[in-house]
Amino acid sequence: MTTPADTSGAILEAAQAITQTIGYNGLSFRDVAAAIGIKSASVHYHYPTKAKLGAAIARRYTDNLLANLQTIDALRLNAKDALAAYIAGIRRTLEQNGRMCLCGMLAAETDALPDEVRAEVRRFVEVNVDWLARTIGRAKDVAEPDAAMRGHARAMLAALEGAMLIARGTGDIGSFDVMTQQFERLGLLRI
Amino acid sequence: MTTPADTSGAILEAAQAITQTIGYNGLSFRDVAAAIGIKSASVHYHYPTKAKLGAAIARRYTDNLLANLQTIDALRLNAKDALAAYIAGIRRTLEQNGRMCLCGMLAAETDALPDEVRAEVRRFVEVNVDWLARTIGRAKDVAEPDAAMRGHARAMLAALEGAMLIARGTGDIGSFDVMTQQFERLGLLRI
DNA sequence: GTCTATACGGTGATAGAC
DNA sequence: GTCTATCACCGTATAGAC
Repeated sequence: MTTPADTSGAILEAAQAITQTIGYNGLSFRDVAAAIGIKSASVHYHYPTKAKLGAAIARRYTDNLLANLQTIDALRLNAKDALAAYIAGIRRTLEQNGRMCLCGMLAAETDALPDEVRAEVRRFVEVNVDWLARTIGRAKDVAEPDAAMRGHARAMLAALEGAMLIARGTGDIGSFDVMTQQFERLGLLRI
Repeated sequence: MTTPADTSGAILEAAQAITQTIGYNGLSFRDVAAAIGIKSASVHYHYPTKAKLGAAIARRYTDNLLANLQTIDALRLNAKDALAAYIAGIRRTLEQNGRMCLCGMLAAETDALPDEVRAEVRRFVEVNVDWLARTIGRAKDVAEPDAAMRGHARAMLAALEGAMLIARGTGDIGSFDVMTQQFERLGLLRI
């Protein structure tokens, strides 16, 4: 949430906010420039093409997530509390500014994305599934999660992305919590 | 899957296909026209504005869903089999052409939609939740589903939309089945 | 109903001055 | 690094001929 001093950072911040709300197709150099008080030619100086800009925001998004996951791991919580912290992070994204998960948005638009950006979406999913599967494994005292745990992890991620989608799509952000509580009650988020 | 003889129908069919793959922001009069071999001015004759066109495809999509649900109900299946038929319908959408659920796509783009279209997205969610909640109620032999059943229904819909999103976003359509089987195993889809 | 023609703004991208 | 100016194109939308 700190304001970046450097222009490249400010560009990424603005471009990410736009993409999370209006999508990659709705992202424009002019709007990004206007948001931070420069001209679109200057944005092109830092990110020559839209594909590079899109890939850059997605890469940074996943890198930030990795940092957050490492922070959670460093707290040495039990698996259940670690999962709760993970979900709290997602809820923050949604509730603070009514934003969709960046990569959930990009996933919807997958057919409209340059390969560069699509690859970053896949990386995001991988990072989430890896961490969730390891956390599920931790709850069962196994070092290496098996295929079933990875399947469980993928289903968890899908359900949480879907809850964001429906919450935003119905204009009822608060229903995200109701849905995650349902997931919990039904055992999907129980590990 | 029948080819519509009338132009209005052909327009809706083409516009829907484009929106399900590239999104509302990626939908253009020119592309719709080109897909069915007419000019964009002719599309405007049938649907004067993009907002009207978008609302029309979403309304028709939900109407078609309602018809399908009535067909399922007419089969007098038990609740569990009815739910299986419902999920099979979703899988068909995804697997036949790699398309996202139309209203799931629109839900992601909600901030870019005209009010007219957004209202149709909400109606789609309502129709799904109503039917799912009634089906859950049927499994428990209650006439009117309560708030908890509606919550369960909403969570189901969210999870299925999320599974479509992740399956498409990772370029692995087949993983939709794996995820729904996980949902089933974990009890989310068990009624 | 469908066409041609056109208006007018938005879009990604580049050249070149400062 | 940032700007102005410019480009070619695509977008929605309309007027009017057939």
